[in-house]
Amino acid sequence: MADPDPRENHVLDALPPEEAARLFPQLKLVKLPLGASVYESGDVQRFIYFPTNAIISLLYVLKDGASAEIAVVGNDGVIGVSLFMGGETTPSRAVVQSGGFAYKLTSSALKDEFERHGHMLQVLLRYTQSLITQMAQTAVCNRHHSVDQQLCRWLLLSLDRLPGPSLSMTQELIANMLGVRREGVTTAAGKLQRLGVIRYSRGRITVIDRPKLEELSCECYAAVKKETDRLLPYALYRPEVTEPALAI
Amino acid sequence: MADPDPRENHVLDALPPEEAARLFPQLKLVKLPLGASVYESGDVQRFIYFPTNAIISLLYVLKDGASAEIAVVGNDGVIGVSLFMGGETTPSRAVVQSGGFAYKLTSSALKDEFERHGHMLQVLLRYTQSLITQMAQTAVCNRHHSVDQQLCRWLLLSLDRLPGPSLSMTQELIANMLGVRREGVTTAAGKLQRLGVIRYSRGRITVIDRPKLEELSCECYAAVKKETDRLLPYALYRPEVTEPALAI
DNA sequence: GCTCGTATGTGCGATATCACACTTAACGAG
DNA sequence: CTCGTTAAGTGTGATATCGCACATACGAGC
Repeated sequence: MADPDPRENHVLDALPPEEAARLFPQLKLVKLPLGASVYESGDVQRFIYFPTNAIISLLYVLKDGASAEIAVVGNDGVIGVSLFMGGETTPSRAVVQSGGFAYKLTSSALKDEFERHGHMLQVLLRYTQSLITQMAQTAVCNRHHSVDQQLCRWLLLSLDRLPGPSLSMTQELIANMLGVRREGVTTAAGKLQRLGVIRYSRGRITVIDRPKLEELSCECYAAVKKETDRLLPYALYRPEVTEPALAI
Repeated sequence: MADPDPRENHVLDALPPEEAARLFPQLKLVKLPLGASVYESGDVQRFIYFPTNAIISLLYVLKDGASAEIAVVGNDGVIGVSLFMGGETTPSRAVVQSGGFAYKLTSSALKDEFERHGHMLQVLLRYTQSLITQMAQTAVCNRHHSVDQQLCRWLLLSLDRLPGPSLSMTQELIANMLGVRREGVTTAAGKLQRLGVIRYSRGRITVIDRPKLEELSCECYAAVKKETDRLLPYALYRPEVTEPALAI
């Protein structure tokens, strides 16, 4: 099987050709199996990961073991922002929510690239701002919206990062992500199934009526999507694209 | 009255002498009165603000008017991270929670400084990472902790950014920040007063027993404080300080 | 001192989520 | 085909927060 194109990752795809040319040879493809941890809270991060078809959840775990997802990252972004933000570690953990592949780059290769003062840092920072937006929206959503609405939001966020309309995920795991009880997810998912929006059985969820799902979701999904699209439009810094949509 | 020292702001204070020397003359002191808005959702940001004794809340407002605070910024940080993250706007609003002063710098002066490739960007990015931590912790706190605990956390976060033990703030406003009902804050504050931890009347709250307050707070306060201290230790990039605590 | 606006206190029913216990159902391994 | 494991469904009572209505209390200004 041929390796996936690094350009499947939107951050890598945003780079101008000459930067891509010198960076892509240094990328190493890695498999990220379902359930694997990319980093744990407090780990010194040595690599930055650019997912192609994998989806990773950023989770925050409390002392008593309770947790909540603060963001979802797929081929739209990168894992390991603390590498370039300067902290080297973060208090969150990154868990593979949907198995797949990612390209990784060593910390030192990334720093070498920054030394050249190209566009890499700018692209990464713009992505980080969209990540901040997602986290802020999650905070408000946790406060004000029902489990039903949040499940819709969560399904949509995952769906956007997958090729097809179905995902492998038990209700138990979804409950962990949302920071609610498993029974709450069962109830919410039951409603969606009765409405004909999704179908599921034993860890496989298929979305049948996506427009309806968007309708039932809280505004948080659309808000995050809008801001993400604004901050990282397709091929941001690639000159051949006629509308750069940006004055740098 | 003499102008406050820019070094009251921890970010400015972290800069090495030569960078401070060329940057400080360009700072302009501005008064930030209680209740003022520093920026609204979607505003193009033209200045970055370095608070000295003012405290600013970053709020996220939903369509129906419900809101929640996602972070608090005082002399430990800056307002306007989207200026250097590249987004130019953000979907949040910044409201002055405690009146005071801040130094502001124009977007172009900041960009000129970045061109010199000194430490400014690094300091700002490290601060931004601590802001991310605060937002993530807020998201989890909103999900898992009681109003009582969150009130303690909020009081501590504000207290750390004030010179004295008392703050001007009605329960109504606190409720808006936390995204809960005013009555919930009344009840929680009543408990704290009965325990002798705080005293309050008509918009003035005085903390009497801070250790007890920390004890009653959820772990979120300590977690944020620890990470903030780690990311922005006093005088991070000032060479005269013997322990830089950092290998850049 | 009186008055009025605002801050705070309280009570009560509605609702959502939780915690726990248990049942039912699907699938895979032998 | 059967058994064991795991996913999903259900029921009940406890708790927290909400939404609303109203009572009280403080303090600035006349």
